[in-house]
Amino acid sequence: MGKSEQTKAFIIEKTAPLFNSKGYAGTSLNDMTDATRLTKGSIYGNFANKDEVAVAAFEYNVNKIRSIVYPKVAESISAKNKLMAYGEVYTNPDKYNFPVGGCPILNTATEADDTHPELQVKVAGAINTWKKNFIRIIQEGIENKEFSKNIDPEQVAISLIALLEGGIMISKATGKSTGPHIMKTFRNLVDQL
Amino acid sequence: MGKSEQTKAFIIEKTAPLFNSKGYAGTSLNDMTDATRLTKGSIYGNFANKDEVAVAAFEYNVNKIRSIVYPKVAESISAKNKLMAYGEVYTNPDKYNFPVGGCPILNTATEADDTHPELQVKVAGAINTWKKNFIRIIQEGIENKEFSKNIDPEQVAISLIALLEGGIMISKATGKSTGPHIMKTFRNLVDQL
DNA sequence: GTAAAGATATACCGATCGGTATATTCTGTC
DNA sequence: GACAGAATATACCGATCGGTATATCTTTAC
Repeated sequence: MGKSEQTKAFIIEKTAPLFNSKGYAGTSLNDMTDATRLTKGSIYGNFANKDEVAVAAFEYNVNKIRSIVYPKVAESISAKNKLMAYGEVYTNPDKYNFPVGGCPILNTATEADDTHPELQVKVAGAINTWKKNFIRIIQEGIENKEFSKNIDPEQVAISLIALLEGGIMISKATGKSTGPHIMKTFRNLVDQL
Repeated sequence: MGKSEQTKAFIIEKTAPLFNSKGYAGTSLNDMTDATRLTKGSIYGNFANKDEVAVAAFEYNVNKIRSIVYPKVAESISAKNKLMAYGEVYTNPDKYNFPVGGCPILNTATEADDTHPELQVKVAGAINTWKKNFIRIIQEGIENKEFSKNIDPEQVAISLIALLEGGIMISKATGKSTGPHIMKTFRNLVDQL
């Protein structure tokens, strides 16, 4: 990793919590220089513009969650336990080191959907990847006779994602953990499969 | 209604879609004067600052949803149908005239939680009101023997809200309606009560 | 050790930000 | 129709916005 890549990674790492907390429009270049202790020139020597940093920060935050969830999924044997691994992480964000500011998909989706096409595409991609992962796990479960063949994998996938994301939203907005409640319903839904 | 109140109402009505689409930080005074065709002086003669307009716009948007949902709830007789009224509206935002920009609770929650304490309080209040409404309906259902007495009203309330809000988030982020899928799961959960 | 290249800092740009003091226009009263 | 008070518009403020041209410093290659 050359010096430049190192600095790029450093900038992303330091600004990712900013973008995830304050949003794209709410994060200024001053915020970025404060967080990195670098200057504008240094940041713009490594990125073309603010957008490029924001997109990179978003992907960094998404990957941070994946690096928590994917190993837990991999070590789970049954389809049910693979799904529960997602539920466990998303209903206990504080226990695992979730990105500062909460779920980047949720945060970025609500800001970008009407304002920032480039980020919106990234968010849509992240949701789609997640959905596909759920669908694959559910289909495996059906093939293993673990789940009923009468269920609609896409419907279940979307509903489980919605439940987890909505739970995080409520939790952050009210300051009260929704984890146990959401987890109970999540398990309820998975047990029906 | 005096002239001043009329103008205030006009400003709120015209800027509410802005704040709900572009967010608080993303909506500038220029955007506001463009949308209202009024001048800064005119806006600041009726509001102390941008925050005051944003808060009023948020409440306007929340009330817009309530004015859709509450009548539908009122005309429903069973507890189950009262809950389903919420599901029907939130899974078909385009059918009813939902606020431009989507659900203000979702939009404002994700922006304000780390940046705007005043709005955050308003959002928390709106979620709490919603939660209490659900809990009251569920408790009525329990008393009527319509629902089992073994359920946890708060858990159900939070989960249903999370499901609906998450569904809206996914729908707006991906550009694809999640309504039918979310509705199916919503009904599934209500049927279990 | 020196030159070239790469990376970072400095100093500045025009535009826009939220906000305000003042001027002008409108509206109701007598 | 003159006047007063309310409502709106104009013109401006300092600060900050995102971005850039240039200078300085660091590292690498020979």
